[in-house]
Parts: sequence; structure tokens; C-alpha cells
Amino acid sequence: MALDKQRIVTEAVALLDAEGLDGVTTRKLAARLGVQSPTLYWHIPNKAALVTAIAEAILEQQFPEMASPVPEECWQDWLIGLAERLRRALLAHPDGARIIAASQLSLKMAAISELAMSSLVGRGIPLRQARLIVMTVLRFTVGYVLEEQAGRPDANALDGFDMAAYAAAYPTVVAGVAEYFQPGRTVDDLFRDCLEQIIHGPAAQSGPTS
Amino acid sequence: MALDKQRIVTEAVALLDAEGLDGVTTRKLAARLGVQSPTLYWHIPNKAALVTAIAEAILEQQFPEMASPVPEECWQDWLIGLAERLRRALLAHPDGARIIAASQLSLKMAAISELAMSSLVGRGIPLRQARLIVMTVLRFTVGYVLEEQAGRPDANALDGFDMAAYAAAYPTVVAGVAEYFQPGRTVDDLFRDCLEQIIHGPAAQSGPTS
DNA sequence: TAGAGTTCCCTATCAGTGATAGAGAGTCCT
DNA sequence: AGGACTCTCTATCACTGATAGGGAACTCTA
Repeated sequence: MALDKQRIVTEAVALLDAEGLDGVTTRKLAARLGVQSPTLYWHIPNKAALVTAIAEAILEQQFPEMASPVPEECWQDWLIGLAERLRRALLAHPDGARIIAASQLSLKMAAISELAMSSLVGRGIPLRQARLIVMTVLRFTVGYVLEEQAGRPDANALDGFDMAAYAAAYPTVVAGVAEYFQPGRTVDDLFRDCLEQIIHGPAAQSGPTS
Repeated sequence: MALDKQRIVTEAVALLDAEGLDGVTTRKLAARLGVQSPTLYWHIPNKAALVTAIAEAILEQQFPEMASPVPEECWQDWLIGLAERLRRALLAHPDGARIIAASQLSLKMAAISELAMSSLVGRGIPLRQARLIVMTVLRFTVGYVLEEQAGRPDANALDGFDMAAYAAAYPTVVAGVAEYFQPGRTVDDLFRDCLEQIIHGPAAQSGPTS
């Protein structure tokens, strides 16, 4: 089978799934393609471009089409759904968020921004506010998943870790985690609740605001 | 002068400032310290630990003390100020956000969360909501600065870039950028406006919300 | 004070990384 | 037939994080 950029990127994603971002090296990728590593440089200028191409592929996979909200759907729910799809796209591969963050000038990401902003503007939201909301939601989502996927420290680094001391030093943080997850809530609920914080505002939830 | 972890981290930050994260190699760092590179491994287990230590140093620099809001200050403004300080901490060094994102188990970051959450709880906000707001603000801030600091693509990668086509494909995005910055607003204003979106909610700004 | 243990830095070396130079097989077009 | 173009190869570079193991200097103990 002829080697082309398409096939390289497809195999790179498979390698990513198998070994994570740090496992994606030109040699391993070439080996999977039955080729020597310098050959890749005929099709791809450098590794940064490869990572960007992987990012585009990951997004494309989850956003094959770009659909505006249907008329009867309120934009808030639609935007939450969009962010959840973006999060799922990043979670679908190891280090997905790192890859998106490392990729430069992603056209697919620009397309998502464009879709979201134009949809909001179409609902009568002023351009400036639409931009603020969309930027906030998208950057938050990347930041969120980035931390969500952050490599758990290896056991080696953990041997000096004292959970009791941690709980004593950061009681509110620990209590907050315990409180949230105790009634059967999941990490997906947590993401959604944070999103609603952004989109509907703190006032949407019960509780004093000053 | 004796070599210790403190001095290593201080010099690593200086090297970071001079050459960026990719320039922080064990050899260059050792050279600055007048030492051979394997010597560093006597003081530090591996490079990941070094990056984490750099992250702690960067945060420490901007958050030497942890102050709760004074009584007459509303928590919203205080929290915005906290996020702005965090952003300034990340912007103060090249790749600051990448470093925070790559560092595992930062105690200083936990301390910031603890301070913020306990301050909000102290103002009567329910624990769950305090956690949601603080998490949202902190992860958004990291995601925001990460993109803000993302390496601009080199001229090499830009030669195939057609600005006119970009503007045609993503008109709302481009219009949004132009609209925002035209009246003399700065990138700092943009960050603050996004933050207010989160903390005060979309309703705080004028404009329809459905 | 003698000797043992500890601390800290060294040289030598490893496997692996992204990337380039340049040769050489095919293929296609004139 | 012959030149140009496309694609893959071998060989090699400079560099990276990391480990093994030697040795000097210091400190603590008998």
C-alpha cells in the first residue's frame, strides 16, 4: 500500500492509543508502517506538524459534521453539548488534551469556534459576548481535560506522600471531593456542573451569591 | 558554593527564562551550575521532579503568602484577583502554563485551591458550589494561558497560510477579534472579561440570554 | 588517632530521539 | 531513449535523560 500522509496520521493515532504521546516516535511509527524513519520526512515536514495532524484527526473523528442548534433547542444546552463532545474527543485518546494544546493553528478548532460563535450570534447574542462565552468554554474544556488526563504520579513519587497530612493541610479541598462524589455523582457530572457554572452563571444554582 | 536542590531550581528557572522549557536540559543546567550533569541526579530523582519543582518555584514567587479576602471585599472581586495573579505567575516565565500543566501533584496549587475554597465557604457559599466555582476558574486560567503562550507557528509553517481564506472560512471568529480589540482593549481585559463571565455569569453583561 | 561510613561529584557509557545528506531505485512524460 | 520526478533507502549527526561505578573529602565512632 502506498504511503501517504493520510495513512501516516491514521497509524500515528493507533500508536498514540497504544503507547501515549511519549510513545509516538518517528522510529516506532515508521516501523508500524513498514518503512524506515527518514521516509516520513518526505511526507511530513517535522514532528510538530505530525502532532498537529493528529490533533486534527482526533477532532475530526468526533466532529465529522458541524451542526448548529436546531430551532427548538436553547443555545445554552447546545453549547454544553458541544463542550461535552469536545471533552469526549480529548478523552478518547491518551494525552488527547496535551495533543490539542501542543498543536498549533488547528483549523478544526477554529471551525468549532466559528460554529459556536455564529450560532450564538444567530440567536441574538451580541458578538462580543458570544466570543467571551465561547472562548471561556473552549479554553476551560481544554484546561479541564488536561488536568483530568494528567499522568498520575508513579508509585515511586508517591512513596513520600502522606494522605493524612494532605487532608490536614487542605481540609476544604478534600471535603469538597468527598462531598461531591458521595451521592453517586460521576466525573462526567462534575464537568457538566462546571460548564453550567459558566453558561448559566452561579445564580442558576441555589445558594447565596455574596 | 555547595550545590543543593534550592540552588538547582533557582538556576533552572533562570535557564527557563533564557531558553524556554525545551532549553531546560540537564546538561545546560549542570553547566550553569559549574557541575557535570549526572551530579544533578544526586539531588533530584528525575527530570519530571525538576519540572514540578520549577512549577512550585514559579507559583511561590507570585504567591509568597496566602491571604483570604478582607471583610469588606466581595468574594467575586477577590477571586478574580486571585485568578489574575495566577495568570501573571504563568505569564512571568516562558512556557509557564505548560510547566504547571506538566507538573504532577503540586502542593502550591493545592494550597491555592484550599485558600479559595475555604474563603468562599467562609462567605456562606455551599461547599459544593465553592468547589465548582474554584475548579472552573483555576482550570480555565491554566487553559487560557496555555493557549496564550502557545508557540506561534514558525514562519516556515506559515508560508502556506492564507489570511484572506481564513477570514472567509471563519468570519465570525475574525470579526469577534477585530470587534474586541478595536476600542483599545488589551489581552488583560479579555482575560478579565472571560473571568467575569464565569464568576458573575452571562447575565451580568447586557444582552439577551436566550 | 585509625578506620569505617557517608556525602557528593566525577568519568564513561547507554539507548533512544528528531533530523539531514545524499545515493538509488523505480516511474512517467516527452 | 533519456531526462525529470517521486519516493525510499543507508549512514550519520547532535543531543537527550539516565545509570554504573570510581574516588575524593568529610564526619562520626571506637
